[in-house]
Amino acid sequence: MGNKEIQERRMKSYFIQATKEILKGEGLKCISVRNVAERAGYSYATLYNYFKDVKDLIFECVLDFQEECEEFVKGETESTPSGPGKIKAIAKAYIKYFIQYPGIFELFFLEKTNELAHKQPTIMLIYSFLDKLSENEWDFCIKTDSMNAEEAVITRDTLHYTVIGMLLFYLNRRQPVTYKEFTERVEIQLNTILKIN
Amino acid sequence: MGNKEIQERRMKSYFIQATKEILKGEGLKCISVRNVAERAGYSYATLYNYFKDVKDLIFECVLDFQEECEEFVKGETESTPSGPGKIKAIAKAYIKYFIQYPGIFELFFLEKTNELAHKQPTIMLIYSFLDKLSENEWDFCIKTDSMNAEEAVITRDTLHYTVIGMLLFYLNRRQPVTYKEFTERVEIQLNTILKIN
DNA sequence: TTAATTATATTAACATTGTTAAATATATTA
DNA sequence: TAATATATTTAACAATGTTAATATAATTAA
Repeated sequence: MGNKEIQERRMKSYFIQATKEILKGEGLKCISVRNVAERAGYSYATLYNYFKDVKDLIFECVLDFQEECEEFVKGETESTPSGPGKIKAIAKAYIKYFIQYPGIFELFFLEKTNELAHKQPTIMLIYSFLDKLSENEWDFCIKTDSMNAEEAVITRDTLHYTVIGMLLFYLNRRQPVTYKEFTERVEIQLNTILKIN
Repeated sequence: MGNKEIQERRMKSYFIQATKEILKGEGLKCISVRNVAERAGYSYATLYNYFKDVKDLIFECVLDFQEECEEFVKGETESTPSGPGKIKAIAKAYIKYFIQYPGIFELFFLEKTNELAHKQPTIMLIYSFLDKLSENEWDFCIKTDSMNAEEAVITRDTLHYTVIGMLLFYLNRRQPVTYKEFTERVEIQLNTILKIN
């Protein structure tokens, strides 16, 4: 990798770092070109030497957040033994991460993309992220006969859609109102979908 | 109702009508105060005599769209006999409506509200809308013993969250890519959740 | 080492947003 | 008809994303 690339990557990282901080702190609505650039220590126009537009910039954060989320989920679930219970634990940790950083949920699922073409790989990554996190566990359940292979795919989707639906309603529509109610409902939904108890 | 109220309601309706047209046509991103006012035949500042802000305006459209959606769902499902199959038909019609008007989906589930307090009734309405549409059918299923009463509540939630999750991914993240794939997946999910076949 | 050239960063500017204050037109009342 | 109240519009502001022109820094050639 030439000096050019190193320097460019470094410059990009300054803006990305600033964007990530704002996203985790104040949230997506506080992201602005001037805001990010100021925090990165550059003029707002400099940003356009490294990113096509502001959407480009914020979607470059996705990968970093996914890695962070993956680490978080692993940390929260490493002591849980394999099986449906582990899939449940993974889903709960996944939910916990987005509850902690609503701005990242917005970025992953709500934020609109201009031109879909260029960001399609990122979008695809977001879509399959929960599946990736629990991939091995589904395989385990199928192998140990606690699940049917065909049904597993459907159940995996139900789980995914339900988790995102619950997060959307709670984070965006305050429904249910309290966090306690929310976690209780999460518990019930996960148990039912995964046929636990 | 005094003349004052009649006139004010009429004025509001002009702006609301314009907003609804833009929402159904060009979508939420094309809503702007100037855009709406121009279509309504007034200056942009006039709007502020009748609405606190632009969020207020667009959330006043919710009720009208719900009525429209309700009519649509009824029309699409009136010939379907009661039972789980009818709940499925209602869910499919509900989905169909939002596929037809993605801007209304955005307004209902994605658009952020400033001050939650004032709009809480509207938000509540959105949240319970699908339940309201299929309320009688759930009761029917419980009465005819095709469903357990406690389980029904949970299943109803699973269905709701899954439907919104599927719509979110398809409309906002083009996942799955084709409409055909989407409808196939809808079919599978609804059948599984409602234990049809 | 210095001059010319290239690359990078900044300032200025533009168009578009939502919103408010001042000014103007319209309707109502005395 | 004159005075007052109400309704509407124009002008203006601040914030947004983005681009063009300018200034600065780095690199290369002599």
